[in-house]
Amino acid sequence: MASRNRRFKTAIYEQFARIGKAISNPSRLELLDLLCQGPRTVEALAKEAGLGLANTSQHLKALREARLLEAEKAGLYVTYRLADEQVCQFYRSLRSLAEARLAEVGEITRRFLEARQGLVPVDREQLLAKVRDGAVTVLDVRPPEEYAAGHLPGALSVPLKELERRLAELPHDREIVAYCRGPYCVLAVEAVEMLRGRGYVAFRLEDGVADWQARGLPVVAGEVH
Amino acid sequence: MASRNRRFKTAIYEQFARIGKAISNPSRLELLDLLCQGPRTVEALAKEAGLGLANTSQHLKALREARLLEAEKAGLYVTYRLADEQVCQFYRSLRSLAEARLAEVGEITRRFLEARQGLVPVDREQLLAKVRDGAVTVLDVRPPEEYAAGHLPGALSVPLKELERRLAELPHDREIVAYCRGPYCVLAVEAVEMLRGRGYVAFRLEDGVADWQARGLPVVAGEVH
DNA sequence: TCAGTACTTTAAAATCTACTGAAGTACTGA
DNA sequence: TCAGTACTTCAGTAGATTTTAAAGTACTGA
Repeated sequence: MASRNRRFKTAIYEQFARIGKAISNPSRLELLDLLCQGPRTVEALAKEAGLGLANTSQHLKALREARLLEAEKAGLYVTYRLADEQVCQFYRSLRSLAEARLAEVGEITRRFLEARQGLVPVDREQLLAKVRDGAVTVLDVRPPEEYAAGHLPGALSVPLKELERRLAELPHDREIVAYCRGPYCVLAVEAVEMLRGRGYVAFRLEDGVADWQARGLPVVAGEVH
Repeated sequence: MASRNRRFKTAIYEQFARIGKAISNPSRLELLDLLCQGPRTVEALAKEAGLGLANTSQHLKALREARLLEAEKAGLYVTYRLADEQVCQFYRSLRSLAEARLAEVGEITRRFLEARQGLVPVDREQLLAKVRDGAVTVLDVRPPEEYAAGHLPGALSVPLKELERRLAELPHDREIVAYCRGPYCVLAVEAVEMLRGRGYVAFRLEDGVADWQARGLPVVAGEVH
């Protein structure tokens, strides 16, 4: 009887550990983070995460076997996506636990930003208020597919790669707020550095779309206008 | 420049993976679950989880290195506890993701309860309403230390081991609701089986104290009255 | 039908993990 | 001071994981 209880518990915790194992590897976490932005093909994920193709495929398989992802084949391409919105929520709760408990996370981030001539974070609430009021030009510097999958209302899609040659579109007399995938994505950091170099008053919003949404704020989907 | 970005991302995801690795093992998850009920010594944890002492100590060390636990030495005993309330929340969100995504969890639970002559779950809301209204006798069948660390208001502490010889304390003319550590703890299952065998009308509340608390409902701490 | 593309699978090496028993440490009470 | 207790650390082994290159599969368009 006691041993039947033990078998039950062991079986249950083994199931829970399937999810734990899935998120126990840095590369898989990066893939999960990317997929929180929207669906992607294997190649796109591999390139973005700096991994080999075979390796990426195997990590995606592991995530799919933990039921965190779903895959869909269309022609030559296999598109992976989160199996459920709850997966992104869970990833965000892991991230926030790591931020709260692991001093190293803050330390690494601080050092990285310092090395980039003091891109000090601005008061978040104040920035968010400006964004909400439309008092600033909001730039989504992610690739266009991610913008299409969901973006902040009123945000302009200017992927980092195009920013330099599309500077003319940006008014010089308004502050600019750039955002990307979240606090550990560097696209907005680079955008702000570049804009400041050109004389703009530019800030970085640390939140990504998923964070914005998690705060219960509106998110718009659709192509570039 | 691009390689500095890569190093930053790698370093960050490695940190996140520390937490993932900590929860990637069934035994560590069971220990975490137990510690959600309150602080424990190494021996108590080893015994409850059915692990060797050296093994338990090493798992606890791993959890502590991921900053999920804290340890305090008092005399001969080392008491481990959650480093933060957020750790329990995170564990609960892992559990709920596993329940939502892994059909096996429901399947294993269903089979286990079926084998125990159909301890079918009762409508949860209805049960919770009765508990809140005090229309039933509520039994906390966990060990007394866990009751002391926090219990449902109005609950009687009757550890499973004492239940048989303390039956006289239970009114025959009222329904009884027993709870323990949560949906995958078997103490309440055994209590209800026993009570039904003695002619009581008894039900099992799947929620544990942490779940109750997570619903924003009151929890009381303190010794047995 | 055939070359080319996107992806998956296999195989093998290097590295990590989990568990056990034995030894070691730190504290208590006699 | 000494035996005993609670816990940690060490060493060794069995097994799992991660990564790479190479082979295999499934689809497209010519």
